[in-house]
Amino acid sequence: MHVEAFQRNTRQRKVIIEELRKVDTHPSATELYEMVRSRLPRISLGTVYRNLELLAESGEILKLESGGQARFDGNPARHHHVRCSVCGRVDDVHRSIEDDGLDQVAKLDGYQIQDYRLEFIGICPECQKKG
Amino acid sequence: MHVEAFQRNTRQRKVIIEELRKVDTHPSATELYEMVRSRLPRISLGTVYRNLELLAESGEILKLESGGQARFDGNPARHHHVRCSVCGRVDDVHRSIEDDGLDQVAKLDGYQIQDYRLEFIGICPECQKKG
DNA sequence: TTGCTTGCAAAGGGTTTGCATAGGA
DNA sequence: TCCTATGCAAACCCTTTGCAAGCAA
Repeated sequence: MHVEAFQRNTRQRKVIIEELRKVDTHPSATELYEMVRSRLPRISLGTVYRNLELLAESGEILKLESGGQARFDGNPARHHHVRCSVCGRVDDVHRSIEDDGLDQVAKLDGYQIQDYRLEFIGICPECQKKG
Repeated sequence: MHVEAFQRNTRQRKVIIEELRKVDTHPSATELYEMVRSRLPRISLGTVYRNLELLAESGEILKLESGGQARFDGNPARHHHVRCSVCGRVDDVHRSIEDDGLDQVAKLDGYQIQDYRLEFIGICPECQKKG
């Protein structure tokens, strides 16, 4: 994948990404910090934040920003998410909307679906002009 | 619409929703605070936050939470958004995915589309059990 | 008059950042 | 050795909250 952002492979970054890929719970930075600390007790929260930012930029992980604090997903392949409006947990949705249609996807996994949010990310006309 | 959350109709709330409905720029709480202040110079930022929260809960406005700070949308009807990855502006997408398909919708409005995020909101199996 | 809502200011929580040191290449 | 990445702690920013006063009903 894209690794241009990194000039050195540090032990911290290696452990951060390993721990993130072990789970499918979409941990927050603080949660991941605790997970990593069991292997690197002297790591700092700042280092976790810095690496998560770089990893997300380079496309190795996903940063999920809806709902207050950011959560991270070790699986960068396109897939969607369901967030529980009560407890805040985030689960994966592996079906594709293109194949199954929104209605079918929405009914999956035992969730009682209330709504969905679709957001495109791109470059607006003005920013395209500016280069 | 739903107004159960409100017990009194205050001048502050009235002006907040009026100012929000005047624009389609999805202002943040602070931006909206400045807009409202031109009409109510003594309003506090806390009041703006409190009312935006209530208005979003009652369904009168939309709270957009992706990308750091929250932005607000005075149009509560279902529609989607495009966010510029360079300048951060958020525009509306009024076409429906069901009618036009993801690919067509993504090409609209002059944006150079890089990606999209789809998130469902619902109640997870565990929280359903707990009532 | 009643008690919800406001203004004010302080506190809170997540995230970012400056700086000296450590350590990868 | 050279210079990026780290650890630490302070700073930041957005948002929430406690409390006394204000005001809608």
